[in-house]
Amino acid sequence: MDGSLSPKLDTQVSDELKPETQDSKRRKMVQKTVVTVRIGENGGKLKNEGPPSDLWSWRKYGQKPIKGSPHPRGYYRCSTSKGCSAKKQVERSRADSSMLIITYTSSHNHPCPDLHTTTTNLTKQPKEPQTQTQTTEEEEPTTPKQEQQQQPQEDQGQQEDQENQPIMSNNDEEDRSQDQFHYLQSPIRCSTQDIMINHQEDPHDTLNLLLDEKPLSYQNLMTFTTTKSEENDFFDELEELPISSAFTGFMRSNLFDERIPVVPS
DNA sequence: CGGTTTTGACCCGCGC
DNA sequence: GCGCGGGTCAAAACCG
Repeated sequence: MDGSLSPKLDTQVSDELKPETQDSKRRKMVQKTVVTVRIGENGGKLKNEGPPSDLWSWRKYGQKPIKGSPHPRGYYRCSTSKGCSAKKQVERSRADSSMLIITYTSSHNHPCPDLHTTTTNLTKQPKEPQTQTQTTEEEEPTTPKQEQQQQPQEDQGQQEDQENQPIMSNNDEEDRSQDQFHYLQSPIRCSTQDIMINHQEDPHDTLNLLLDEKPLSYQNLMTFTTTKSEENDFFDELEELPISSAFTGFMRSNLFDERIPVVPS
Protein backbone atom coordinates (compact mmCIF):
# COMPACT_ATOMS: atom_id res chain seq x y z
CA MET A 1 0.00 0.00 0.00
CA ASP A 2 1.90 2.85 1.26
CA GLY A 3 5.29 2.73 -0.19
CA SER A 4 6.62 4.80 2.64
CA LEU A 5 5.73 2.17 5.11
CA SER A 6 7.67 -0.91 4.53
CA PRO A 7 6.54 -4.20 5.97
CA LYS A 8 9.11 -4.19 8.66
CA LEU A 9 8.72 -0.65 9.59
CA ASP A 10 9.21 -1.09 13.28
CA THR A 11 12.11 -3.27 12.73
CA GLN A 12 13.75 -0.82 10.49
CA VAL A 13 13.51 1.85 13.05
CA SER A 14 15.34 -0.16 15.56
CA ASP A 15 17.60 -1.30 12.89
CA GLU A 16 19.00 2.08 12.52
CA LEU A 17 20.29 2.23 16.00
CA LYS A 18 21.58 -1.20 16.52
CA PRO A 19 21.54 -3.28 13.43
CA GLU A 20 23.37 -6.03 15.11
CA THR A 21 21.52 -6.45 18.31
CA GLN A 22 18.19 -5.33 17.11
CA ASP A 23 18.03 -7.22 13.96
CA SER A 24 18.23 -10.55 15.61
CA LYS A 25 15.44 -9.83 17.98
CA ARG A 26 13.57 -7.14 16.28
CA ARG A 27 10.21 -8.24 17.47
CA LYS A 28 10.93 -7.96 21.10
CA MET A 29 13.04 -4.92 20.96
CA VAL A 30 10.28 -2.43 20.98
CA GLN A 31 8.98 -0.22 23.65
CA LYS A 32 5.55 -1.05 24.86
CA THR A 33 3.04 0.77 26.88
CA VAL A 34 0.23 -1.32 28.20
CA VAL A 35 -2.97 0.37 29.09
CA THR A 36 -5.90 -1.29 30.66
CA VAL A 37 -9.20 0.38 30.06
CA ARG A 38 -12.50 -0.35 31.62
CA ILE A 39 -14.99 -0.34 28.86
CA GLY A 40 -17.91 -0.64 31.15
CA GLU A 41 -17.96 2.98 32.02
CA ASN A 42 -17.21 4.53 28.77
CA GLY A 43 -18.26 1.77 26.57
CA GLY A 44 -20.21 4.25 24.59
CA LYS A 45 -17.02 5.79 23.53
CA LEU A 46 -15.65 2.55 22.48
CA LYS A 47 -16.60 0.83 19.40
CA ASN A 48 -16.92 -2.70 20.53
CA GLU A 49 -13.48 -3.52 21.65
CA GLY A 50 -12.11 -1.27 19.06
CA PRO A 51 -9.79 1.60 19.49
CA PRO A 52 -10.57 3.60 22.54
CA SER A 53 -11.17 7.17 21.70
CA ASP A 54 -7.69 8.48 21.70
CA LEU A 55 -7.23 11.76 20.10
CA TRP A 56 -5.04 10.05 17.65
CA SER A 57 -6.39 8.55 14.56
CA TRP A 58 -5.92 4.83 14.33
CA ARG A 59 -6.35 2.63 11.37
CA LYS A 60 -6.93 -1.01 11.89
CA TYR A 61 -4.64 -3.13 9.85
CA GLY A 62 -5.21 -6.53 11.26
CA GLN A 63 -6.95 -8.74 13.71
CA LYS A 64 -5.96 -12.08 15.07
CA PRO A 65 -7.46 -14.52 17.48
CA ILE A 66 -5.14 -14.98 20.37
CA LYS A 67 -4.38 -18.34 21.75
CA GLY A 68 -5.99 -18.81 25.09
CA SER A 69 -8.11 -15.75 24.75
CA PRO A 70 -11.73 -15.81 23.64
CA HIS A 71 -11.32 -12.38 22.21
CA PRO A 72 -9.34 -11.45 19.12
CA ARG A 73 -6.66 -8.85 19.18
CA GLY A 74 -6.86 -5.90 16.91
CA TYR A 75 -3.87 -4.21 15.40
CA TYR A 76 -3.94 -0.52 14.81
CA ARG A 77 -1.59 1.93 13.26
CA CYS A 78 -1.53 5.65 13.66
CA SER A 79 -3.09 7.28 10.66
CA THR A 80 -2.75 10.80 11.88
CA SER A 81 0.57 11.12 10.25
CA LYS A 82 1.70 9.08 7.36
CA GLY A 83 5.15 8.51 8.62
CA CYS A 84 4.10 7.82 12.15
CA SER A 85 5.17 4.41 13.30
CA ALA A 86 3.00 4.40 16.37
CA LYS A 87 0.98 1.27 16.73
CA LYS A 88 -1.28 -0.26 19.22
CA GLN A 89 -2.85 -3.58 19.94
CA VAL A 90 -6.26 -3.81 21.44
CA GLU A 91 -7.60 -6.87 23.10
CA ARG A 92 -10.00 -7.75 25.82
CA SER A 93 -8.82 -9.13 29.05
CA ARG A 94 -9.30 -12.80 29.20
CA ALA A 95 -10.26 -12.69 32.84
CA ASP A 96 -12.46 -9.68 32.57
CA SER A 97 -14.06 -9.02 29.25
CA SER A 98 -15.01 -5.60 30.40
CA MET A 99 -11.40 -4.70 30.53
CA LEU A 100 -9.59 -3.63 27.46
CA ILE A 101 -5.89 -4.13 27.20
CA ILE A 102 -4.24 -1.73 24.88
CA THR A 103 -0.63 -2.10 24.07
CA TYR A 104 1.02 0.86 22.49
CA THR A 105 4.09 0.28 20.46
CA SER A 106 6.52 2.87 19.27
CA SER A 107 5.75 6.49 19.71
CA HIS A 108 4.19 9.18 17.62
CA ASN A 109 6.57 11.35 15.74
CA HIS A 110 4.13 14.15 15.47
CA PRO A 111 2.09 16.28 17.84
CA CYS A 112 -1.28 15.18 18.96
CA PRO A 113 -3.91 16.35 16.51
CA ASP A 114 -6.28 17.52 19.19
CA LEU A 115 -3.80 18.40 21.76
CA HIS A 116 -4.11 22.10 21.41
CA THR A 117 -7.76 22.06 20.86
CA THR A 118 -8.51 19.95 23.82
CA THR A 119 -6.08 21.76 25.95
CA THR A 120 -8.23 24.77 25.78
CA ASN A 121 -11.18 22.71 26.70
CA LEU A 122 -9.60 21.07 29.64
CA THR A 123 -12.21 22.41 31.89
CA LYS A 124 -14.78 20.49 30.07
CA GLN A 125 -13.40 17.04 29.97
CA PRO A 126 -15.23 13.82 30.50
CA LYS A 127 -14.62 11.93 33.65
CA GLU A 128 -11.54 9.90 33.87
CA PRO A 129 -12.52 6.82 35.78
CA GLN A 130 -9.87 4.26 35.78
CA THR A 131 -7.42 2.86 33.46
CA GLN A 132 -4.16 1.31 33.90
CA THR A 133 -1.07 2.21 32.11
CA GLN A 134 2.16 0.54 32.29
CA THR A 135 5.14 1.15 30.26
CA THR A 136 7.34 -1.64 29.33
CA GLU A 137 10.27 -0.92 27.24
CA GLU A 138 11.79 -4.06 26.06
CA GLU A 139 14.90 -2.65 24.61
CA GLU A 140 16.54 0.56 23.91
CA PRO A 141 14.86 3.40 22.13
CA THR A 142 14.51 2.78 18.53
CA THR A 143 13.47 6.01 17.01
CA PRO A 144 15.69 9.03 16.87
CA LYS A 145 13.03 10.93 18.66
CA GLN A 146 13.28 8.74 21.63
CA GLU A 147 16.88 9.49 21.89
CA GLN A 148 16.12 13.00 22.78
CA GLN A 149 13.61 11.80 25.23
CA GLN A 150 16.21 9.99 27.11
CA GLN A 151 17.09 12.33 29.80
CA PRO A 152 18.17 10.18 32.67
CA GLN A 153 18.58 13.16 34.84
CA GLU A 154 16.31 16.08 35.06
CA ASP A 155 13.72 15.50 32.52
CA GLN A 156 11.54 18.22 33.71
CA GLY A 157 11.73 21.34 31.73
CA GLN A 158 13.12 19.50 28.82
CA GLN A 159 9.74 18.73 27.51
CA GLU A 160 9.01 18.26 23.93
CA ASP A 161 7.98 21.06 21.74
CA GLN A 162 4.29 20.72 22.02
CA GLU A 163 4.18 19.95 25.65
CA ASN A 164 5.14 22.53 28.12
CA GLN A 165 4.22 20.79 31.28
CA PRO A 166 5.09 22.36 34.55
CA ILE A 167 6.50 19.29 36.13
CA MET A 168 7.43 15.84 35.24
CA SER A 169 7.65 12.81 37.32
CA ASN A 170 11.17 12.22 38.18
CA ASN A 171 12.71 9.51 40.16
CA ASP A 172 15.88 10.67 41.63
CA GLU A 173 17.20 7.55 43.15
CA GLU A 174 16.48 5.41 40.21
CA ASP A 175 17.50 8.20 38.05
CA ARG A 176 21.02 8.07 39.08
CA SER A 177 21.35 4.55 38.03
CA GLN A 178 19.26 5.07 35.02
CA ASP A 179 22.04 4.16 32.72
CA GLN A 180 20.15 1.22 31.47
CA PHE A 181 16.79 2.59 32.26
CA HIS A 182 14.93 4.11 29.46
CA TYR A 183 12.55 6.91 29.52
CA LEU A 184 10.01 6.97 26.92
CA GLN A 185 7.23 9.16 26.06
CA SER A 186 3.98 7.43 26.40
CA PRO A 187 2.31 7.39 23.06
CA ILE A 188 -1.00 7.74 24.70
CA ARG A 189 -0.74 11.19 26.02
CA CYS A 190 -3.64 12.23 23.98
CA SER A 191 -5.96 9.65 25.26
CA THR A 192 -9.30 10.65 26.56
CA GLN A 193 -9.65 7.39 28.33
CA ASP A 194 -9.57 6.71 31.93
CA ILE A 195 -6.21 5.40 32.52
CA MET A 196 -4.51 3.79 35.37
CA ILE A 197 -0.83 3.77 35.43
CA ASN A 198 0.85 0.65 36.33
CA HIS A 199 4.52 0.31 36.47
CA GLN A 200 5.82 -3.07 35.69
CA GLU A 201 9.21 -4.35 35.16
CA ASP A 202 8.52 -7.82 34.22
CA PRO A 203 6.38 -8.45 31.21
CA HIS A 204 5.12 -11.64 32.68
CA ASP A 205 4.08 -10.07 35.87
CA THR A 206 2.47 -7.44 33.83
CA LEU A 207 0.33 -9.89 32.11
CA ASN A 208 -0.58 -11.60 35.27
CA LEU A 209 -1.45 -8.42 36.87
CA LEU A 210 -3.57 -7.35 34.03
CA LEU A 211 -5.38 -10.54 33.69
CA ASP A 212 -5.49 -12.08 37.05
CA GLU A 213 -5.22 -9.28 39.46
CA LYS A 214 -7.22 -6.20 39.75
CA PRO A 215 -5.68 -3.25 38.06
CA LEU A 216 -4.23 -0.48 40.02
CA SER A 217 -6.59 2.16 41.03
CA TYR A 218 -5.85 5.78 40.80
CA GLN A 219 -4.87 5.70 44.41
CA ASN A 220 -2.50 2.93 43.78
CA LEU A 221 -1.17 4.91 41.01
CA MET A 222 -0.52 7.76 43.28
CA THR A 223 0.99 5.50 45.81
CA PHE A 224 3.44 4.05 43.49
CA THR A 225 4.33 7.34 42.08
CA THR A 226 4.52 9.19 45.28
CA THR A 227 7.43 7.09 46.22
CA LYS A 228 9.40 9.49 44.20
CA SER A 229 10.17 12.78 45.71
CA GLU A 230 9.64 14.98 42.75
CA GLU A 231 6.62 13.16 41.69
CA ASN A 232 5.31 13.83 45.04
CA ASP A 233 5.62 17.45 44.33
CA PHE A 234 4.04 16.93 41.07
CA PHE A 235 1.00 15.28 42.44
CA ASP A 236 0.97 17.55 45.35
CA GLU A 237 0.41 20.36 43.00
CA LEU A 238 -2.30 18.53 41.27
CA GLU A 239 -4.13 18.03 44.45
CA GLU A 240 -4.54 21.69 44.71
CA LEU A 241 -6.34 21.75 41.50
CA PRO A 242 -9.83 20.55 40.91
CA ILE A 243 -9.67 16.89 40.24
CA SER A 244 -11.54 17.15 37.05
CA SER A 245 -9.20 19.48 35.35
CA ALA A 246 -6.21 18.36 37.25
CA PHE A 247 -6.65 14.78 36.49
CA THR A 248 -7.68 15.44 33.00
CA GLY A 249 -4.88 17.76 32.32
CA PHE A 250 -2.66 15.38 34.06
CA MET A 251 -3.80 12.58 31.92
CA ARG A 252 -3.71 14.63 28.86
CA SER A 253 -0.38 16.14 29.26
CA ASN A 254 1.84 15.15 32.07
CA LEU A 255 0.86 11.65 32.58
CA PHE A 256 1.02 10.63 29.06
CA ASP A 257 4.10 12.52 28.55
CA GLU A 258 5.65 11.07 31.54
CA ARG A 259 8.69 9.05 30.98
CA ILE A 260 8.38 5.94 32.88
CA PRO A 261 11.62 4.27 33.65
CA VAL A 262 11.54 0.65 33.02
CA VAL A 263 14.07 -1.93 33.71
CA PRO A 264 14.44 -4.30 30.83
CA SER A 265 14.77 -7.34 32.92
C1' DC B 1 -13.79 9.72 -3.69
C1' DG B 2 -10.80 9.07 0.08
C1' DG B 3 -10.16 6.80 4.12
C1' DT B 4 -11.22 2.86 7.09
C1' DT B 5 -12.44 -1.90 8.12
C1' DT B 6 -12.46 -6.73 7.16
C1' DT B 7 -10.24 -10.93 6.37
C1' DG B 8 -7.27 -14.54 4.55
C1' DA B 9 -2.58 -15.33 3.52
C1' DC B 10 2.09 -14.75 4.36
C1' DC B 11 6.24 -13.87 7.13
C1' DC B 12 9.09 -14.43 10.98
C1' DG B 13 10.62 -15.31 15.72
C1' DC B 14 10.67 -18.73 19.19
C1' DG B 15 10.26 -23.09 21.60
C1' DC B 16 10.69 -27.93 21.30
C1' DG C 1 14.44 -28.78 11.53
C1' DC C 2 9.59 -28.32 12.42
C1' DG C 3 5.53 -26.52 14.13
C1' DC C 4 3.13 -22.92 16.60
C1' DG C 5 1.68 -18.50 17.38
C1' DG C 6 1.90 -13.68 16.80
C1' DG C 7 2.32 -9.69 13.68
C1' DT C 8 1.75 -7.59 9.15
C1' DC C 9 0.35 -7.22 4.37
C1' DA C 10 -2.81 -6.46 0.89
C1' DA C 11 -7.07 -6.71 -1.74
C1' DA C 12 -11.85 -6.10 -1.48
C1' DA C 13 -15.74 -4.22 0.80
C1' DC C 14 -17.68 -0.63 3.36
C1' DC C 15 -18.75 4.05 4.97
C1' DG C 16 -19.17 9.09 5.32
